[in-house]
Amino acid sequence: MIDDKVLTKFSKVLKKENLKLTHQRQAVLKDVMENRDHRECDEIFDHLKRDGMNVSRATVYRTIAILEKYGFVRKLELGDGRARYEYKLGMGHHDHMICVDCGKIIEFFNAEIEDMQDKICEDMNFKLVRHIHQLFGLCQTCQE
Amino acid sequence: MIDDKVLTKFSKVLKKENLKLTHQRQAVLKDVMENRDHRECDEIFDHLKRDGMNVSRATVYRTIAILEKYGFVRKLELGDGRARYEYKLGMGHHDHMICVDCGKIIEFFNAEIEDMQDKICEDMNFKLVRHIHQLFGLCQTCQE
DNA sequence: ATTAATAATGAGAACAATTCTCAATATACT
DNA sequence: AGTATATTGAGAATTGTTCTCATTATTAAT
Repeated sequence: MIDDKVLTKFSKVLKKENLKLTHQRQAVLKDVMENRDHRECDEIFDHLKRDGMNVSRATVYRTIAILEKYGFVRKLELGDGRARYEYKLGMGHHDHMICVDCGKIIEFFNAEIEDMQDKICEDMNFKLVRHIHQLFGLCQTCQE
Repeated sequence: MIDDKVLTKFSKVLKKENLKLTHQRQAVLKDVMENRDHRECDEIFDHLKRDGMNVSRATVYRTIAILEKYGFVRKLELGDGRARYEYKLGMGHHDHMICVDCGKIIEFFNAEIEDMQDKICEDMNFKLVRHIHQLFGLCQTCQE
């Protein structure tokens, strides 16, 4: 079920970095590809274990770090001390709304805001590398 | 040197919550007022100790939590696992640019972005409570 | 296919920021 | 001043994450 193109890209990345293509690394990649939500490392770990995969927490953390470095996943920090990861390859850029009541994460994208952001940085001679834009509040359901 | 209005407001808040106005709590408030940058609890703690104040790390954390809850300070999470705090009372709202090289924090504000944000939330029937907008990149100095 | 070189793994220890515990102390009503 | 009650400090506990290191798997060369 794992996309061949992605797997090929992953093995290239690993080769370039002198890393080996192990079962565990493939399993983590497969899991984040097939599970397109915003999960913590521990959730990924639990999911793999439940599927009978032989893997350790440490390996999940180590693999996720590689996947993040090479743009396969994006890391989300929501301020609760636990990092979430979402699959990113080929996905359009977006930011997040987070319901403070139920924890639901909604994605949004607004080109004008992105443009303004770039302009602000340009004006201040700041070379933008990445940004975080998170809106915390109550989702429709939780307002009732 | 502590502003009487702020101290009065603080004691009202404490009274309302059945909390007591202790030397330690006043010292923490005084320190964040007189030091208008973005500091970690441990920096505040060290600063107070260096000034000869008798205070514990735990009390600094506890007091900062009260100050945050009542809007005296704002908490910043920059993704490195350590929370920063900035004095907030009477300050205009702003967001942050963070230099990934030297760590410098620059404040910015853009009314149009704020408006768009509100509009997006309105359109999606999301009741906005607070937001984080952080731009990570290289400041002017670090580009040279 | 074997082998040899090298990297990866798992289990649990280590770590760092933060929170908690609880006996001793300070604060604030009366 | 006295009493009830909240606060404090010191260090233990907690939590997400990273590290250690002996054992195992992968890779490249033979």
